[in-house]
Amino acid sequence: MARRRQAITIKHVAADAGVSLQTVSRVINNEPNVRPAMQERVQASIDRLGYVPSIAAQRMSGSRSYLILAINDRDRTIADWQARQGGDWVDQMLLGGMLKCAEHGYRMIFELVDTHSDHVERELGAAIAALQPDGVILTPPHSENILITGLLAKLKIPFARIGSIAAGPGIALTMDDEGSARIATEHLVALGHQLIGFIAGSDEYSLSGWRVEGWQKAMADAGFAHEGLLYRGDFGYDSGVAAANALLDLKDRPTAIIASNDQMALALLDTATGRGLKVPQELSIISFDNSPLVRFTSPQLTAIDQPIAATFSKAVELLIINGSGPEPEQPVVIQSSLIERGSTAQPGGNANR
Amino acid sequence: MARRRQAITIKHVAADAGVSLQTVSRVINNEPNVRPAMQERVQASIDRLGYVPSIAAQRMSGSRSYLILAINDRDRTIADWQARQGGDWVDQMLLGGMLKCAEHGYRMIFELVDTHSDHVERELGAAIAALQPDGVILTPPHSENILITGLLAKLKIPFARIGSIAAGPGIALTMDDEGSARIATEHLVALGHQLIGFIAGSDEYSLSGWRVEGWQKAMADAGFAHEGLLYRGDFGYDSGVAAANALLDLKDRPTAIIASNDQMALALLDTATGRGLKVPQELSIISFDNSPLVRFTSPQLTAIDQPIAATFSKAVELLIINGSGPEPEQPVVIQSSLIERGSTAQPGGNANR
DNA sequence: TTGAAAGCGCTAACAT
DNA sequence: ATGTTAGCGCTTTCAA
Repeated sequence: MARRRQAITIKHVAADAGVSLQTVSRVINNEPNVRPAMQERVQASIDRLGYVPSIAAQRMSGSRSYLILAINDRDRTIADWQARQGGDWVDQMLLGGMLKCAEHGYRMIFELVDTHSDHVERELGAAIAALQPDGVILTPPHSENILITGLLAKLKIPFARIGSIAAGPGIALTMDDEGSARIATEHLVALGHQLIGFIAGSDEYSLSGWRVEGWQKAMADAGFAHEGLLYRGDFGYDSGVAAANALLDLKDRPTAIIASNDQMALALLDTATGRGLKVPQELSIISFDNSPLVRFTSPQLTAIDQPIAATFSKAVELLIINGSGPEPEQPVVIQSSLIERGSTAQPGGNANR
Repeated sequence: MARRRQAITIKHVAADAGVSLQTVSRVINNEPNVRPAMQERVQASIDRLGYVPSIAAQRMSGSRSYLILAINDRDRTIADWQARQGGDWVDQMLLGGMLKCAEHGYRMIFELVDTHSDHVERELGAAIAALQPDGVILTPPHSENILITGLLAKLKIPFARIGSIAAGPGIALTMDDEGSARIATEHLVALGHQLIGFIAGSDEYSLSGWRVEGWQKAMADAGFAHEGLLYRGDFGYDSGVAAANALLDLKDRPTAIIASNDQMALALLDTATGRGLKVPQELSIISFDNSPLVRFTSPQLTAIDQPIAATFSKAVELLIINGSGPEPEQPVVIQSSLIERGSTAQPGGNANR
């Protein structure tokens, strides 16, 4: 490996501008106590020489690393990538996170960490020791893993927990899971549905529970029973099929079903169609996530859009702006929305769109 | 920002093991001239303390950064992410690149760089100065941008050019575009098609041209004319519709059409279906990319699978193993394959699957 | 085979 | 408002 040195360093700039290193450093970091004339002269040298500070050196000298680390569960992420099933969670997180980082001169680094491993701490610790990020963004199920949040708190690294509302260290952010399920349910109620089934996601994610609660409360508010209308899947297609069959086998078959993610909604659609049920005429479906695949089904699925990009954008912003300052007391809620498409209609009736 | 120092440094390890810093360094880097007993003792301390070297410090002292930088065209990538159309190029590149990096103790950093900007060099130069990667992976259209390849060569940073076969600095890798188009064409010929149309991609990518050549040569080899059967799109849906209409309006309408990517194939399918043509009975379609969406169309699309993950994996491997050693003389070819699904059949005949 | 010294590029702390 | 000094954690000389 060729020993490669920085081409243009702060020394070159200092020499070129005829000032001390420190002054250049002050200009780079927009620090006070630099006269405008001086600042201009140094900036001119910087521009002329095309100087860019080395983040390694910056980090070394005890300043920031300008790195935000976003971590996902390894197994699940790799499985999703390999399955190529049309989900775009990672893309949306990069979209929201990278762009916001860039606005602030930061970079976002994406890493995979194994949740189930007994050495999560070692694995995450290694990433942190190696990269020394200024902030970390956790996604489910990491965001509720005490080994992880505890380590981060101990290391005093600011971090965001996406999909978590628990109190404790770190900035909690949610996409309003309970409210979203409520909105979906209310939409169906407004269409005239009374028997509204629900396919829940894996217990490993507490957002699964929040979605169930939103549905249950909305049902209760509308004066309908929800007992016996809940089946649990694991976010995978097969579990969706099982849940769909269970719900469609009920003596009082639901006229509408909400699925906790797109894969299970797709499974539901396939299962219903396979049984000869017409969607949405005989069964309305609302899905969660709004990943690309929902626009390729027939009919296209009405879905709760999970604002993943907006949530990461917000997380980055809070991490950078707020730094290691006081964390928000309450979870930050990013509003989601219902996207109406062709899979919802009045019970036994016409498509509503 | 709290001044955060490395928790465990090489000093702690040295003290713990009762040796010099240098000896610890030698162990970390697997250098020779360390007695097994010594190596074991030091390794024991490392493990016990949970020591992980800081890449910032490693980079500072002139060694590697253990970072591989992969860059994509900014505008196109963001547009794809926002459109949420079911492509998974980025996911596949992360899958192949990140996992291979991890195998070697490296990390892959993904960045967006604007091709069309007049300051590509500044933008890329900044990323390189800031991160000091040990290698860079270029994707189209960056991989053929002389401003970029020239800069990298000048900086003596090893780099890979994906989707490029030109001679010159950097390791060239392709997914066998010409061969893939040939395979697709031959598959249709074998089914009995003679009038096989082709929808090309944007001229900005030379792989568009290679695909056209593969089709033309295969047609010539089979003894069929290709004149008048070629229309050019820009890889977008709308351009696919235009090309599809042009081809389907021909007096001698093709019985099969190959589209240079999934979006255009989808446009073709929609257009054909809209005209009342039955796919595959009246029109066979083969698509390029094999992104998730091809399994959500009806019928599912027969497609050339682009081995994106495998290509990135190979690029990373060559970059890390080979380092700044001699580059391969010939472009590295990663074999692609035809995935048969429901959109191809004998002309006027039955589905072949 | 091991250790000591010097320095990478930058910033914090302390002058001036 | 600007400059000087010391040191971050590591690796590369060079010495023993």
